Amino acid sequence: MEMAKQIFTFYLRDEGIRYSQQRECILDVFLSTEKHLTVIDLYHLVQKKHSGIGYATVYRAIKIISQAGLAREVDFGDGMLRFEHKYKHEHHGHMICTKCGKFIEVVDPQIEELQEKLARKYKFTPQRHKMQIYGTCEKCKTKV
Amino acid sequence: MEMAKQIFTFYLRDEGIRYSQQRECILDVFLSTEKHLTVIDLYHLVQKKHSGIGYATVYRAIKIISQAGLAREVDFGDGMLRFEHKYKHEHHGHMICTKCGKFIEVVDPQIEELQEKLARKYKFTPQRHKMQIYGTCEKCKTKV
DNA sequence: TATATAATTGATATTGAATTTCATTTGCAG
DNA sequence: CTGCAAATGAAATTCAATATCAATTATATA
Repeated sequence: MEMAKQIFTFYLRDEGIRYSQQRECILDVFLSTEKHLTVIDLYHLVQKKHSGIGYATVYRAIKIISQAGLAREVDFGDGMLRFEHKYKHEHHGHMICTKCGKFIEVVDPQIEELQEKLARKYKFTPQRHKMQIYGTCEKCKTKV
Repeated sequence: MEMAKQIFTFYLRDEGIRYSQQRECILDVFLSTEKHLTVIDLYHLVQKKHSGIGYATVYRAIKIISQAGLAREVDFGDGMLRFEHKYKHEHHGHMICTKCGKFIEVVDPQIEELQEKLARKYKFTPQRHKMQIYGTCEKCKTKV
């Protein structure tokens, strides 16, 4: 946790971005919640601690947190951008149940490697990649 | 081409959806354009043939075309949904240049297989999957 | 430490794609 | 033909993302 906050502090310094209580609070809430949060989710959580913090501030803060490399944007295709932890979290894909909406994070080094090979083949310099597998989870398999 | 139109016709019949000139025109335009079209793109193309067709009709038609299994939604993360051909088009991923926006369709059977293996491992019944690799293409590599 | 000043905040407004509404038109079954 | 439910097109609505702006606040420096 603390390391992540240091990274954030250094990022702010490097970019000439000021410290603020609000941003610290938002970062704390984000770091202590291991979920895929939308901006509104995060806003509601932050509200519980400091009800004065506005939506716009949360929105701007999570953007900075992303830029600092601590969050990653994920898109489950439901019209809302979500943010997940990036620091010390392996790159992974998502397996999303189209019935109940639940998802699993999956990591496969072999796929990662093949993706890089693919990029090389097309003389592409890869920066990041996404992978989503949509389907039905075990529980929903039997449902209609 | 004709086969795709037949699939569409049968889909309409099965679903009890009526025939209409507009829908036929929209399907024709879609099938004859090998691009990743947004709804607005498609609307503009359709306008050239039948200027009376409205945006909402195009929007509704491409949804039906997707449901019929002839189009697939793709999301490049630029805020607009795109549609690409699905019928007789291998499943593929996309390699997207973050500088110029160009993209390449990539197919890798090995990755496909690993994805299925991954799904099996988690007792997931896969329906579809997406893969995007973001990076810089050869031309943009040297640019600042 | 006081002050200048530029970044930040929070309320609100704007944007833009996706989706819905509804009166009119149209396909098609009987 | 006729009735009626589905389809159309224009316009309205929705909603997340983003921008605006006056008031506030962090911080460098005098």
